[in-house]
Amino acid sequence: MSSGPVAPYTYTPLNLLKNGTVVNVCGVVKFFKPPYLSKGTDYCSVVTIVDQTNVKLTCTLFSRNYEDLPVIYKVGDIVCFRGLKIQVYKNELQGISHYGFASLTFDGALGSPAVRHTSSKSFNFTVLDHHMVEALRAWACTHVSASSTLLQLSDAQPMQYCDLTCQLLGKAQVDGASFLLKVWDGTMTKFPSWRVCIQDLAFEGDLGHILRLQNLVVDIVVYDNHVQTAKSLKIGSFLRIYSLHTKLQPINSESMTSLVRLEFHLHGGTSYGRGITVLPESNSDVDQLKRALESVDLTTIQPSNDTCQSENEDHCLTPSSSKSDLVSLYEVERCQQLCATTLTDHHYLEKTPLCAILKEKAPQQYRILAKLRSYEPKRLFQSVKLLCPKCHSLQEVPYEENVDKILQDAATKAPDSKLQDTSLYESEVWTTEGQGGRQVAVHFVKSDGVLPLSNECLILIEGGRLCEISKLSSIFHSVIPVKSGPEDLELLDIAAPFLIRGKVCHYGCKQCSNLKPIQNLSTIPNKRLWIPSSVAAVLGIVPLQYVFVMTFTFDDGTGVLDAYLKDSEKFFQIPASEVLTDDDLQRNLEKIMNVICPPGIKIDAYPWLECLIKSYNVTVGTEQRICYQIFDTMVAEDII
DNA sequence: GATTAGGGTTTG
Repeated sequence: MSSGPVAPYTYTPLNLLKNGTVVNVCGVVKFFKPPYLSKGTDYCSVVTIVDQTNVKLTCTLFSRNYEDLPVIYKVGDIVCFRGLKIQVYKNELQGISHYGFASLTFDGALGSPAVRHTSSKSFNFTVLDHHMVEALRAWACTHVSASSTLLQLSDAQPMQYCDLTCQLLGKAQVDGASFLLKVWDGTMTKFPSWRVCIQDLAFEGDLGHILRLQNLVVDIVVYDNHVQTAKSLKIGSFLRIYSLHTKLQPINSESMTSLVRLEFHLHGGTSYGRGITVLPESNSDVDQLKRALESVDLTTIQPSNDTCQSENEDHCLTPSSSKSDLVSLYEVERCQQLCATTLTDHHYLEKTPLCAILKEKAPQQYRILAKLRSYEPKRLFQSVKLLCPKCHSLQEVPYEENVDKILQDAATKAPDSKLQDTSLYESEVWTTEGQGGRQVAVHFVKSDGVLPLSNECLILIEGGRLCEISKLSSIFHSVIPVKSGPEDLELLDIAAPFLIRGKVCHYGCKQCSNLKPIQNLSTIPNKRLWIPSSVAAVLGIVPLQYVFVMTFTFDDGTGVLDAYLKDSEKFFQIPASEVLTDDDLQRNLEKIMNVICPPGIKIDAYPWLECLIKSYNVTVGTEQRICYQIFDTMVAEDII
């Protein structure tokens, strides 16, 4: 092969490249730097590709025009280059754009349209190109791992570099070397994110809209060479920001309190492909992003106090001040007075250092000021248990599959027609199709002899599966699974829920319950409320309570002490009964834990927690131990 | 017409 013009439409495999030749190549993108303005006259892009020969080639591409460089959206895209000169640099072959260079790029996903997503004007697409792309796609799906750095804000962890796909909502030049972008992707970060002060800055964007979106909006500061790019971005456009740095920053104050904020920086330079590209509306990831943005329900966003916008001037620092002043301190005044937790009682107690508590006998009550060094379990949903208030036994929340098994077993027996339509309820019976003639009976409980509205109506169900009961519980006030007994309807096994209200299953204690006839429901005075505890009482059930059970390891510098948290909703202000079936509540819980025990930073920067703990004696075998439990304490409103 | 950058994280 000689240098000079190449025969059209032939591609050289990457293992057969020769120094000094000009070739056409095709490959899967392993790495790329989105086009940026070089220090010379041209735009530059660096792209590393690999093909079926498993040989990699790094290409340095220049063009006077931004559009003539390959516009690659992610690692795994497929590119075809024509007019690429091969030369040696640092003892390795490299590609460099030659006169007449042209490129074509494709989405790398198997089965995605064969239509190119970008190309140089001069690139003439042929059948051969199409075959090359299909072959590379097929090879890549088993040989090239997809980009792992693409993520959503809700998955952002501190101290990582990631590629973010988002929509631009606002922008402002901070100073000559830094520029603020306000963006969102429809998800919420698991850490409170920082707020750059925009007071005195020329801000472009709809602040009202941004305020309404609250903490779905994050601030990104881009530096140096990226300022120029940022200036040219249009509000509303869809962006991909590459190698965005997330950093958890402790916000320290003179007082005992410190909190953290998640910062987003796009540092200067182009290392690791740092840069910003505007994604076209036709991009499939934009399509997905748009759907996510449209489905955001603004009514479910928690109101936050941690925004620092122009209307909130007291908390803003001037942009002319240096370094951390860029960050508006989070409710500075309040932080200086408050801990991340507050006491709900016993304010008269003096604080006791942990070292002193560890020397004393139980039982006692203490007020402590300490940091949360660590906690268990780390997987927060594992902290939810069922507690019997009478015998104090703890048990796991039953798995849905096991509950469904009990219901299925009960459904093998047909409803007894003698037990239908009583003074307590009206009944309807259905026979399911294709399920061995399973019969489902629903008994609608009357209130003062008449049927109430469905959302006020308690129903008893025989023969229903869990999925059916779930549907009914979203329509009716509450559902009680029952079976036909010899004389009356009866509750199922005590391992099954005795009442389902909304998404929450209520269970009874095996040891302490003593089941009574269903007809006792008629003795409940107010048949519109159907409070689970009232229903339980007339049916002879001791209801189990949903509780968070966690071990907190406290450290106040004088000692380390493990204390149990056993709490249904007071501490986190999140009902333990609902957290398992509510993603938003789970996210809130995770966020609170990330604030009171922030990962990835030193304990010095953790916030202080003020807690009440009580000590008690426990005998394990022959050994006497002292345990500690948290009480009358809740996380501060600021961080909920 | 040569140069740019030549992958491998800022220190805000």
